[in-house]
Amino acid sequence: MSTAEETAGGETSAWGEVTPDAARRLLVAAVEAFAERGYHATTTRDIAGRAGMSPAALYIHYKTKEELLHRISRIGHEKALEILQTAARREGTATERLADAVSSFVRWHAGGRTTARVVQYELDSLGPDARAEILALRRQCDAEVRGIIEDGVASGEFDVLHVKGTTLAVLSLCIDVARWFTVDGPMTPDEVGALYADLVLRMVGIK
Amino acid sequence: MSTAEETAGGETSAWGEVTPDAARRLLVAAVEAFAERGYHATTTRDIAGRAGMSPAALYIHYKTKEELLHRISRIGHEKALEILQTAARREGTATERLADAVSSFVRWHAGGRTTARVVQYELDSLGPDARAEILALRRQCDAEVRGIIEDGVASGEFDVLHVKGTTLAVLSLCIDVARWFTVDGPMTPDEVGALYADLVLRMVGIK
DNA sequence: GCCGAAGGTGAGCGAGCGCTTAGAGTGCCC
DNA sequence: GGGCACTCTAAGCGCTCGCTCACCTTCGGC
Repeated sequence: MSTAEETAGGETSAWGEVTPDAARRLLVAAVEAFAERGYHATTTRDIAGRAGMSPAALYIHYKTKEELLHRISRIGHEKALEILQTAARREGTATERLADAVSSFVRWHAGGRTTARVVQYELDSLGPDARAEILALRRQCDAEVRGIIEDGVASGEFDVLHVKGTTLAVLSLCIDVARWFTVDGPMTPDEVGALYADLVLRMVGIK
Repeated sequence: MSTAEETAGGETSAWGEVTPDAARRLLVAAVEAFAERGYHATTTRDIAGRAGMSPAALYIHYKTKEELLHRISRIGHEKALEILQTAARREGTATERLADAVSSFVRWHAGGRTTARVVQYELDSLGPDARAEILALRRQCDAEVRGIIEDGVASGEFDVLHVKGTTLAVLSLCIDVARWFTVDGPMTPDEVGALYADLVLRMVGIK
């Protein structure tokens, strides 16, 4: 696995599956623009310009501007879910699996924060149908983390008063990394991942 | 002090200082609209309509749409800072002060989530000058929390590996409440406040 | 009872928006 | 080498945006 996704300009690693080439360039351009200015403040002319194309070219590959956001959201959420599932289903104690889940989930939000920002904060700009589809993926993410915590409680590794609320807090802590993290800051994605794994293990009252 | 700010429709408690009456109505209308749809997706016609006025009336009291966001942001951040300062400067151990700070800060983000959403998530829509002013207030919030944590470490109450990173995580956890909290959810603002105070005390390794 | 200031309206301007259309360039199959 | 599918562009349509302007109403002071 590649060790890091890059910040704006790179960060293309996750979009390899998108074809043809022009459609992928438009998608990457849209991710950068949405992350910088937000969905509603981004114009289709801006997206096309970043991809080196005329405004009309966008509509050959995507029906609407919203379809771009929808595609980005779905691919991003699928990636996030995959990260959590990989950690949740590996061998090991609940403690090890929770630490793994948090550190890799945080690394993704910090290293790929351009993508993560769009995925996590532009959800409300989707129409009802697309929004519902993405929310279903989000509930699956929630279930993966809750599962690990429940395992830890059952095995006696964790001491948690309120499983649902704690699950929410853990996910919330990880997701908010996309809001504040910057490459100019004092910490690397790996360092934030390690710190947060420690903090979360404390939150679940590991012995 | 009043126990709670209400959700959309109410939540006017904090805006008492804004005069004249029409200017306050416009400001409250703008908070609701920005929280629901975001700054860029909100039109001046929508704001004026919610306040029961014609679109032109907005420009008697505010120079631009951005000035509305600026005013809302400043008042909101001042309120947030005041909450943290009150908790940080009261009598008591670092443990008591941190628990107080977190629970009241979280209650504000949950109970007044309409306001808090705008304050915390629409910052990027401000111009450079206004943005810099708000960021200064934000750094003061950070300093208040870091101060309490440093006190706890000095007194031996807390066991923290990384003070700056932990401060960031604590604030991040509280702020993100504004993103996910809803009145239809299973928890009240008071319950979230109490749960989060407990989680944060665990994060700082209270003995 | 007249006046000026303050607060409000209806109509509408220029600009930029998302998106469409007519047609041009390019490569591939037969 | 002619036809066709695919990709892209220049031009621009219809609309809504933030904001302005000419004018109207209300009301306290004298």
